[in-house]
Amino acid sequence: MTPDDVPVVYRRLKQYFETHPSPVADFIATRTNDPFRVLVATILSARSRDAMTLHVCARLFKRVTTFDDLARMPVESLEKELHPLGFFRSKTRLLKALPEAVSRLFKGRIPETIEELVQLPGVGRKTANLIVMEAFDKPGMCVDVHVQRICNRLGLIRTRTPRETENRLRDLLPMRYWKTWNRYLVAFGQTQCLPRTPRCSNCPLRSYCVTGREAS
DNA sequence: AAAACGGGGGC
DNA sequence: GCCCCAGTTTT
Repeated sequence: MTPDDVPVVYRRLKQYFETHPSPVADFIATRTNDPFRVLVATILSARSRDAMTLHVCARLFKRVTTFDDLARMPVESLEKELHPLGFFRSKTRLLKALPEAVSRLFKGRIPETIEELVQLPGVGRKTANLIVMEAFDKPGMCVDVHVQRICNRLGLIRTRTPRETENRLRDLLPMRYWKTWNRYLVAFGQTQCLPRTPRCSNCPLRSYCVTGREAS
């Protein structure tokens, strides 16, 4: 496909999510607007299923909505809350490191730029991009494994680094579409264009796929 | 019993 | 750039 096809791809993804309610899309939507929750949810989502992350976050946010709450919460309680996610000890350690770091580096406020956000422990470019978009409504492009995979399957862009992928993806559409474009790509990769068993039979982008898969 | 669930960080 | 990290839920 060529960059000229991107508006069509965008429209098809938009239609797809209008008719296919996606837990992932809902999940992303629930993170909107509160930087603390976006940050915590994004860190917890690594290597965990989104349905479970959503469940754990819903429970956690009843008790913890600020860095002070987080700092005060006993490690054992936090580990217990995070237990269903797996990797609960490392995730607890990551969350527990945040209050001090945010306080020391940014006077307790979550910063609004990528460059500042990645200074926080446990926050890399993927997480930082997601935070600026979902919490601060600023332009970004979060490239995770799903986005990367879809780009490859569509033959959309072939880049060497995630950083380069971010820029190329943004170049394809006007800025006002970046947020939804990014959400569609992430959600599509988690519900439809799966890594091992993609649901190709009802795929709205089949005509653009270069992998030749038609199974399942 | 095996697979699925990835990003950050150290080097 | 490459490798390591780390436990659950789901099939």
